[in-house]
Amino acid sequence: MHSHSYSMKIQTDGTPKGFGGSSDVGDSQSTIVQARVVGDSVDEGRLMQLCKIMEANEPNILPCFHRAEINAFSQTKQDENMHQMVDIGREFSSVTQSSIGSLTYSKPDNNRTALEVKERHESHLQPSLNMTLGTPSMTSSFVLPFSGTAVDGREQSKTPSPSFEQHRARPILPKPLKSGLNASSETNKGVLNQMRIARPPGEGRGKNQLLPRYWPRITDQELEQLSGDLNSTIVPLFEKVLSASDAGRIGRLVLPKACAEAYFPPISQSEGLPLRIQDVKGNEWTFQFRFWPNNNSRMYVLEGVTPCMQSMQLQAGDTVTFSRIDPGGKLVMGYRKALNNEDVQEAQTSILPNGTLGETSFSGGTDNLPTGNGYSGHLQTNKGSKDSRVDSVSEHLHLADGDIGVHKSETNGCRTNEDSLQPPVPKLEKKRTRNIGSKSKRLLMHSEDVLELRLTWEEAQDLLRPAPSVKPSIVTIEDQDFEEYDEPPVFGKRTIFVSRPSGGQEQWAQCDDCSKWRKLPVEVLLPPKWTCSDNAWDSSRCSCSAPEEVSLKELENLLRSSKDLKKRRTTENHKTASEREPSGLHALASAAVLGDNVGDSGEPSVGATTKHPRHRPGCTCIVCIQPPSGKGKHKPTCTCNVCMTVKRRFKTLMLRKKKRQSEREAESAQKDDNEHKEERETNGTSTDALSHANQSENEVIRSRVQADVAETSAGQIDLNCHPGREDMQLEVPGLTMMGLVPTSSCRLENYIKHIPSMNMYEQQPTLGSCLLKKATGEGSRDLSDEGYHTPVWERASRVDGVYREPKLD
DNA sequence: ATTCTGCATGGATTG
DNA sequence: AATCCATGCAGAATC
Repeated sequence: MHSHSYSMKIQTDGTPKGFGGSSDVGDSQSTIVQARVVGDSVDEGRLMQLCKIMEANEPNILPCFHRAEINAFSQTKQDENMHQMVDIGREFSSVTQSSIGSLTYSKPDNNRTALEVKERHESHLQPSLNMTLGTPSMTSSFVLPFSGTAVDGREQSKTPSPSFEQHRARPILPKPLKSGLNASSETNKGVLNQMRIARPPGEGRGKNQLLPRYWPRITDQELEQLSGDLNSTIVPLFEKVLSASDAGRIGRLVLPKACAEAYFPPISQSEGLPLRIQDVKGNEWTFQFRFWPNNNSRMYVLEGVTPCMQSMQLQAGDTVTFSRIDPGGKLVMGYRKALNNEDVQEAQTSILPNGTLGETSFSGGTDNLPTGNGYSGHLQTNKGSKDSRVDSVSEHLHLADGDIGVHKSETNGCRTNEDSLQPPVPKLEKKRTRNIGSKSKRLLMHSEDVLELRLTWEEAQDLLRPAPSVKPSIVTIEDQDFEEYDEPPVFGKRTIFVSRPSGGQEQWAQCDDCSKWRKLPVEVLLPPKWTCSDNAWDSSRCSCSAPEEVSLKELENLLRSSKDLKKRRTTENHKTASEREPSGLHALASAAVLGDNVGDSGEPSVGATTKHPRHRPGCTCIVCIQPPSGKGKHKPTCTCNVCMTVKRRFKTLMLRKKKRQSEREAESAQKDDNEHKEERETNGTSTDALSHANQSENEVIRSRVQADVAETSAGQIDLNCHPGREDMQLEVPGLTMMGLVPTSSCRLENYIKHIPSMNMYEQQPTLGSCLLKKATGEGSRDLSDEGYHTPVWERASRVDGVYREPKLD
């Protein structure tokens, strides 16, 4: 292991305001920092080990350090030696070598007091201080054994926010990886190990600044673990969250301009140079580092990264890290996988300059930052920097704040005065949307949003009711009555259905006022707002003052039962979906058949769905909720092509139905009978005599429908099926969507019957209308488009168990 | 027809 | 207004 002392003079210009707790810039102080490079060779094996370690360990935060060398590199050699660079390592190596000496930092940051400077200086000088360059938390985080990381005055000046100051101070903080000079470091180890912080990299060249989002992050733990094994110094340069373009097949990785110009060899020609970069697995890749003219600037890219990306199995949202191994200057490319959607987002948001999501992003992810490290304080210490980027950084550190605080107290003066200079500032309030994600919105959907969407979808099921105050007009087409609604349906109250050990099912609803759960008949449909006073089915519990019917424990069981019910239903649905998924037209046919047998109400059903192609009861797709066209309606006597087609189709369906009806009457009789019994049990809690009376017929119908569906739909794909979707309302195992049609109506009817005050909810047209749309031939078209652009059919529903053709425009 | 290549465009953000 | 950069796009090259 070789140690080298070197000095570098770094010219800092364009120092960002606000960095380092003081917005002042222009400090021309120079600080001499000694940096030691340990090791002179790259140990790939160790790299691998490092990677493994990184992967295995949660990100930790390492003290920030300043990359003087980098600056030196860019500053001193960039224009001279890089042109012919084929092997970056070599080139960089030479640069590094040349930079060895004494580090002189020009500090544009005037705000720093002499004391600060001194402290920093001292801290950097600590031989035992191995500064980890924040490596990306990725698997390939690299440790930076730089003992003596130079405090880049430039960096400080650049870092607009106090948080940065802290970051910078961190390097100073005793976290000796190797020599462990700092006793406090031991004490803090645990805490520090959990901190991952983005370190402001030294400016490579010119006035380009590295945005905080590109700052490499490395954890203390990572450093610690690596420090002992690696003889080489890994200098994290920058990292980038992969965009869709980066990770796509095109094989072009867009490099942040500042990073490219700072850490990659300078190129004067668009063609650029081939760059040899080693990945964490030891593989060496050659990319074309080039640029395109872009406006009056350049756009740097690495071409030919696809194989490497594939090798590392990277995708959009993952983070790639570029580091340099010293001595030698070899470029190393690491990566950090986004563990999940959240991580992806996190990764992206984490680099947000604005840090809007900083806290969340880290808390959620295990990959980048350890959660609960308490950096929040850190964040708060940020002075109101004007640089949003800094803010983001600070927010990044948000969770680790507490750790930082520890550092402060235990770093034995390693801390600079920066802390004091950084009064708490509520930066989190500053919400900005900028982040990498924002630039690739298509890639981003917060997991919460996804969840929300999913829930909404589920909740939408079976909850639609005809819009209040809307009365349908009845249209008769070929003896079939259809309801037409001029308003889209509305959502009703969500309830749960449970199966009783006895086999029966119950529906439970929670009072909007007192939150008590009340048992309801299964066929009941509730309005969006429902309270105990609306409980017309149980006079003893029609007031919020009435005690709950079940104990908490029982309630839990109920909820659990409800969940199980859903689970089972989902499973069954999955199981049978591929077997009997009906096509749109067949579904229509089935629905039509079903329609003849209305009146049965016994099916609690509403929930049992999933058998229907595309649309389900309660479907909220644009088609199902599409208001009627304002252009007029088709009349029953309309003879347009659409109407005629539908009529013909219906005729065919009805004929088929009748034919099958007679054919299956006998064979289904027995099955129906059995089902009838089950149904009665299932609806045992229902007090609706009418529904019971209709059960038998309904079951017969249902079985027929199922048979039809099974017969006609083999292999059909439900294009409207939501993956992983769970219907939320109760289900009746085995009940198909078709069965829901009549059931829904019955439920609604019963609902209306039982809740006179709610009679505004007349009948729900959703499924029927959806099906009818299909029948008109629209089914094959994009539903959305259809809904938006071709509202040919009015909403139609079933009246008296019969689906009628809807009016046509 | 597909992929590659070079550049252009435009949203987001910064100065 | 300037800058960055993710992505789109058109022409060329290749399959």
